[in-house]
Formats: sequence, C-alpha cells, structure tokens
Amino acid sequence: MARSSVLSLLNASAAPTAPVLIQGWVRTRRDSKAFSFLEINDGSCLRSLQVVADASLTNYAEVAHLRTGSSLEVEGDLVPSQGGGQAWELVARRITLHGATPEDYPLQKKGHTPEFLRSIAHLRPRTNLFGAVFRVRSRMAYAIHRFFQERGFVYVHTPIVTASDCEGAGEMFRVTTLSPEEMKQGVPDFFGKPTYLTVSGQLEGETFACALSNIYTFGPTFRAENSHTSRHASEFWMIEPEMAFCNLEGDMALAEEMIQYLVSTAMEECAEDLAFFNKFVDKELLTRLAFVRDRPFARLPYTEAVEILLASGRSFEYPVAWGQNLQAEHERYLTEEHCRCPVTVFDYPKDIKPFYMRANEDGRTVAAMDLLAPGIGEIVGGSQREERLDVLRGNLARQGLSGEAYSWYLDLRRYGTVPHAGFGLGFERLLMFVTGVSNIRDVIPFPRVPGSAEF
RNA sequence: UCCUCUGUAGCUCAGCGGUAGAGCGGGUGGCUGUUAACCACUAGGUCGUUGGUUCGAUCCCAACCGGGGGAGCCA
Repeated sequence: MARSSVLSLLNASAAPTAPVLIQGWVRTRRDSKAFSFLEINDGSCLRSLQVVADASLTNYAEVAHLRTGSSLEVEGDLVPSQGGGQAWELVARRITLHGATPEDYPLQKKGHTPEFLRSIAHLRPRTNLFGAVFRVRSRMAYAIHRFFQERGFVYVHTPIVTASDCEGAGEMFRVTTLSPEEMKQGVPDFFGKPTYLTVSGQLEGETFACALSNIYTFGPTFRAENSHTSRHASEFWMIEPEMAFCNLEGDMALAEEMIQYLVSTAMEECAEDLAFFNKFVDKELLTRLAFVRDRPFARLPYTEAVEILLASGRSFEYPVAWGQNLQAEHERYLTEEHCRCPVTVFDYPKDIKPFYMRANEDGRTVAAMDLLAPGIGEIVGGSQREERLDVLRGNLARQGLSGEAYSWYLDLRRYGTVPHAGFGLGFERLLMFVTGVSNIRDVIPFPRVPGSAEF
C-alpha cells in the first residue's frame, strides 16, 4: 500500500474509499477506556493526524504505552472526526511499531526553550517550531532559484576553497593538509599556496557576469570572525547575484523586488507555518510581512540618512557623523522608527567601503547600498562595481593591495569592461526576517559559531 | 575581542551558611471521544568544574568551562 502524507489526508476533500497508510512519529498519546488517541506527525506539515487505536487491535497493549517520539505506521480508514479540533481522523486497522522511545526521550509535548533545543539539534527538527522553520527554509531556497531562473539568471558555482586571501570581507578559515610543524618547516602545501574557505563568491561571480550577463551564486560561506551575536554564524549561506550592464539603481531595484517576491512566496506557500510563527514567535510577523510585500521600500542616500539622524533629536550611544559607519542603533532608528519599513541606504563614503565599489562623480562617495530590515538590520549589501581600470588600480594601491594578486580581476576591466553591479543576501537573515525567529542559530540546521561546532 | 546576565531533578524554575523543593515530563493506578486532557500515588538531584574562606558551602570569594543578551565586524 502506498504511503499517504499526513498533509494530503488532512487536506482530503472526501473520505477515501479504500484504507490508507501513514508513517510517522508519535507526538502525543491520550488514552480512553477502550481506545487511545495517537497524534502522528510525518513532517509533511505542521499539523498531526489523530489516529484512533481501538483496544481490539492485536498489539493494543503495546500501542497504549507508546511515548512521544516513537515511530510507526498505521493502516486504517480516514473518517470525519467525531471530536472537535480536526476534520479527519484515522481509525486504525493495523499499527506497526518501528521504534519505540524509552522514557528518557528529551522532547516533551510542552514548549521547550530554543537554548535547550540547540543542545539537541539532532532532535529539534521533530518539534513544531523547527519543523516549520526548516520547511520554510526549503521553500525559500527553491523560491530564490525560481526568482533568478525566471529572470534569465545563470546559476554559477563559485569555489568553496579560494586562494584570494584579501577579499576584505572578513577573517578566513585556513584550508591545509599540513600539520603545524610542517607549516613551520615550510613544507609545500596541497595547493602550493595558502588557501582558505570562501568569504564571498563575488569576485568570481563578476567574471561570469562579464560573459553570461546575469548570474547568481547560492552556497555556503565561511567567516572566521569571533562574533557572538544572534545575527552571526561562522558558516552561513549567501545569495550573490551579479549583473552586467547594470548600475546601482538597477541593483537596488532587483534587491527590493527579490525581497518582496520572497516574502510574498512565503505568505502564499508557507501560510500554515507562518501562522504558527505569528502565534508563538512574533505576534507582529504577518502584519510586518504584508506591509513589506505591499509597500514600496524607502530609499535614502547615506548623506540624507545622516541628516535625518542628526535632526532626530535622539542621543545615540555612538555619535552620528558623516564619514562614519552607521551603527546598529542608527540603522534601527531609520528602519524601525523613521521609515517604519525596509530602507535602502546608498552612496556611502568611499573611505569606509572596499576597493571594488564604483566611485561616484562627487569624489567622496561610492555606489554602495545596504538594505536594512526592521528587527534584523542589514539583510542585503551590494554595490555597483568599479569598471574603470585606472580607478580600480588606484583603489587597490590606496588600500595597500597588490595588483598582481588581482590581475585576473583587473583583466575584466582590461578586456571589454562593462558597468556591472551585484549584492549579497544573507540567506539565514532572510529566514529570520520571514519567520520572526530572532537567533540565527535557530534557522540553520547545525549552527557553527565560535567555540561550537557540535553535531 | 569587549560589556553584561546566567548555570539547582529530563525540562522550566524557586530556595537557603547547617548537604534541597514546586510545576511540567517519566512510572503505576483511576477516569473521560480525548486533543498542552484530568485525578491520585510514586521514582528521580555528588546544586557546572576546580580551588579558597568557614566548625560546616549548593549558598560567600576566585579562576575555568558552558549558555543567554548586547557591542564591534559583517550577510
């Protein structure tokens, strides 16, 4: 007999004429005098299916002692439920136990703290919260591919292991086959030069944009920064589109369109899971997402953002001054209080931005943009790239970077250079925004953060 | 890396300078088409680790380890 998903049975419009089969895990059991109720979840959706197990079942004594977490399969008849609370229930003809749980199974029916669940990351997908998070994660990953593929973007697999040790995006993990002693003795390494885990696929992505026009990458990224915050992980996933013949305006437009597309998709395709987050994680979630989906984003030149902050009358812990990076508290004011919606801040001072960003005509800013989301902060960071060979060379020299190491990158400007632009979207930050989950460790299956790489 | 809070039963927590308690969860029994079910009984803890102060430390002090929140950096 073919397996039916709990989802398909719960959504049944009419009772099937033949018996059905489900396979899953017990969420809870309630006993009556002559029968037991089992709630079975198979991960196909948030809800569980109520199974009625009558005492006449041959293995009823065993069934009546099943604990949360036990795995089994049930063959039976789907019928309209006699009780309230669910439309359908499954009256069991046969229950086959795959694996019982002993009494030390750590998950209870009641709520657990996210901190405790992190310590049992191998079991937490079995909870309502994490089941929902990872279903949404999967849908969002698919939606990202769909968004770009529908617009003719080519998916490029940029390398995980890289020799670019000065991409400037953060501290890097060293990749080596050498022992510490061998490294000291100068033994040649596997690749013949120092190599690292990538902190960004952008530079390699640019090379493909300068051939295929519109490309995107979507893969793991590694930063060896010693950050202890709810927004940083050492290993995370990033989406980096790059577009040839595109300026900052087009870059910002794509980022905003993408965020709205993803929010809209989540609301359509993950409605049940989002309703759960709205109820138990963040009561403002659906209101905020609908707002983001339906309203245009604000756009502020950096200079204007600074003026707004200076005129706000707020006393910030860090002073506001043109030429300084916007602090988290400044970004929060702009997006949560001044604009009350996502804000794209653009045209940043050139001295606080990396060498590859395009110099503006004013001589003091670059065509950079950050998309700030309420409650999360920076969710997208991007720029138009400097396509003028001489300007780019000057930037490298000014930042003390060797033109030799970037010769292949400079070649893109030597041979048929084009204006181009792109950005990076932190996938986990997007998920935090879409689910309302406030810690990045709870939207990635097995989080890696400084001091912790369990599982 | 810095600031700050925290570590007592499987979970969430209370407690006190004289070696510990609740609720939930587990077990047993009862009851009911139940649905975070309910009622009764019951088991379960070298109070994060190592030192120190003290007649005596879970409690006070120090260091270390783990966890949370914030800052910086960024996505």
